[in-house]
Amino acid sequence: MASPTEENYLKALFNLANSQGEITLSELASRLEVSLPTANSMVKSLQKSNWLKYEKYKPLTLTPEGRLLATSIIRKHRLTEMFLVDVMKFGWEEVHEVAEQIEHIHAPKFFERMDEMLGHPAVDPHGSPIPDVEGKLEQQSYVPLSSVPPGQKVQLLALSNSSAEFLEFLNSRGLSLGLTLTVISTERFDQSMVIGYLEHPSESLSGKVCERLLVSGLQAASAAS
Amino acid sequence: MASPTEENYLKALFNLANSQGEITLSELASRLEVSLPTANSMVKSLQKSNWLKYEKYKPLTLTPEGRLLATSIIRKHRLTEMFLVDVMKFGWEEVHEVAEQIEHIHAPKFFERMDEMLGHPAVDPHGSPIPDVEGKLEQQSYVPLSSVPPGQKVQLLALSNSSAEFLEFLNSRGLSLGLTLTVISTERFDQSMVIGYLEHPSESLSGKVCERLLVSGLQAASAAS
DNA sequence: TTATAAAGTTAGAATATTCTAACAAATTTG
DNA sequence: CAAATTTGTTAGAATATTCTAACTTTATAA
Repeated sequence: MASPTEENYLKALFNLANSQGEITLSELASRLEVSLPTANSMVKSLQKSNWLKYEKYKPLTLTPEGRLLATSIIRKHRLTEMFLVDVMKFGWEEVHEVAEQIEHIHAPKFFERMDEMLGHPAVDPHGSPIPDVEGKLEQQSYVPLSSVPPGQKVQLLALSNSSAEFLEFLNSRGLSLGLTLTVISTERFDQSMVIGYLEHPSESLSGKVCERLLVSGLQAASAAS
Repeated sequence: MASPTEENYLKALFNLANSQGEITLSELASRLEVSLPTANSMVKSLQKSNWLKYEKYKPLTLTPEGRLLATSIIRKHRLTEMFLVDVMKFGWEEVHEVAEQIEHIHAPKFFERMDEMLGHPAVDPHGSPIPDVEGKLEQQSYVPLSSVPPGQKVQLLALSNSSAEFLEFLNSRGLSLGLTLTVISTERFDQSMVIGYLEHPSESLSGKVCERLLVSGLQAASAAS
């Protein structure tokens, strides 16, 4: 059985594989904030448990077993976040730290019960998809708000970054998932945008913020020329 | 900050102190199912953290800090059990294992929220008192059903043993906390008792079972002669 | 009250997770 | 392509938690 430490390595490995494709040791080490030798020795031991394929100086690949274990941790994490928000009335900016601990609890029924109580949610409070028990993860096709041209209406559906600071910023602007946003204008100079929603007819959001707001991507082809 | 292992030692130490008074190393070791040298070295390290007073060959004593830490773990454990039963609809025989893990989660708000959702319960699903945040524990004055004379009506309020097997046995007899039990007769031969309650006008329970059923102790003085 | 038993201690070792220092391989770049 | 940089590896050590074996102290009891 995997230790919490090993589970964290597998989770990091899975997330890196999903965003980078190839996983290098140094990416893994910096993601987990451990030294290279530490990551190196852990990688060797993960290989021994058949969760990881590894050859000297080669990129890392999760085995199917490793991937399933990783997604099961991510499933527990995201179900927990949803449970904390929906059932226990936590704010979406408060749940990450707790979920980071609870994801390592070994109690299938505990998480099944959460899932039932929540009505089998598809996404967590930040819009990230919850893997199913087989490890399948709904691929989302959202686009960053920053890529939406003026005049369009889109729905805010997920975030590409869910740090507490960012979430608190969104709270302060009354922004939450599900909102319909109207792009009023884009500032070519600094990529900031003016956005309208609810009681906010014209809120100015920096380029950095707009990149992290993922919205329904209904405008299919936009990269033609 | 205490590791889960240290927290388990403190919990065991607290429980032993409560039932035995004096705590010896070997009691601690056997309670935790570790070897004497293991307990010995851990005791030394708990002392370094000022949770325990320890002198060679002398009995062990928790410091006030150690006691507070121990009760905070027990509080988290019992709140969790109550939460699992009341909110998440687990059976009382299923909650111990999960609570044993969740008690080590560091997230004050998580447990405060449980406490609020449960309406600040005084006891866990097995009738054991939940310590308050200052570490105070309501002393209960229950008596074992085995000490109740025939003819009396008492209320089943707690259990002195909460193993899953015992709880499943109680389930099979329709016994649960809060029930009013009438002692119909006592068998001098084997200490078994015939008890009436609800739809069970005369259920025979072994001496072993009756010892573990704690009931309201309204008959003040019974050890006069 | 000495001998036996029980309880406690020390020493030494194993595993897991981490580190720094030193070195080697691979990649980038002028 | 050769030098510089980045990346990866090995060696050796530290801490936490556990063990067995050997020994000592304390308690029990004939």
